[in-house]
Amino acid sequence: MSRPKVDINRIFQALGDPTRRAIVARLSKGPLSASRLAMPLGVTLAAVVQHLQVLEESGLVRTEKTGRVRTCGIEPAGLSAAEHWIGNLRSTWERRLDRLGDLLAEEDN
Amino acid sequence: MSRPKVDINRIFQALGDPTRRAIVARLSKGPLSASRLAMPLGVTLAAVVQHLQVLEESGLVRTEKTGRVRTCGIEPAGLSAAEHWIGNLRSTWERRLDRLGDLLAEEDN
DNA sequence: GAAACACTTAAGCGAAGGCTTGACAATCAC
DNA sequence: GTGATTGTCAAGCCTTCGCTTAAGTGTTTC
Repeated sequence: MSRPKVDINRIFQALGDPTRRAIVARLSKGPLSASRLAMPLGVTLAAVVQHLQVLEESGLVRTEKTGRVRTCGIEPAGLSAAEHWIGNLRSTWERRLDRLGDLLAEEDN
Repeated sequence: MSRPKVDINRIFQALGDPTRRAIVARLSKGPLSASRLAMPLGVTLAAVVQHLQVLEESGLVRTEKTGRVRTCGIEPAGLSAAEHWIGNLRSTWERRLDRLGDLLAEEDN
């Protein structure tokens, strides 16, 4: 299988950097090589490779090297994990609000 | 109105720190004072207050001081913003996959 | 084989981040 | 008022981060 590890801690840390979010955003539209990824970002290729390492370790991005070019793409499980973490939190919060609403309604008797 | 500003950049940066995510997670179950928030975290009250400042500036948390106690609670708009950012990305990616599927299906003639 | 290409690796730098301590303010309980 | 509680502010410390430069490695092109 070799499913990539998804690490919520690293995922949010990875998404905390604007350059890395830009990388993820561009990759969501289709896979790209590292150097193509670097072009519009205003940083060195070396910097991009460092970001890619962080993104890959977090489980947000998957890369594969064929020949001399490293192709990078989105790993959807990573985005799902982040989305779920936030979603769970929100639903907890909303459930709490509902209970509060019920309490207030009871007091209206 | 005075709706709190929601800043995607700051939101993800804020969620990148595990201590701050722990704070947000606990607040999702109900509001707490700063010192109560600090107790199980293994850090100083001063540190917690610094985290709260970051969280409030990002729009994830709202705090209010009455008397000598500062009460902190979730600002749901912040969580929504983060969730949507990720959700949009994922749907872009899935749409792309669909188009790819269509192309492959066409070639199957 | 030589040259261009697409990274990779290592070293280092400056800035930002997370934390602590310690001194200070404000409020509550008695 | 006294003392405890709750938080605020300012330094400072040490680490991590994002980035660059520079030198190397493997690939493709000619």
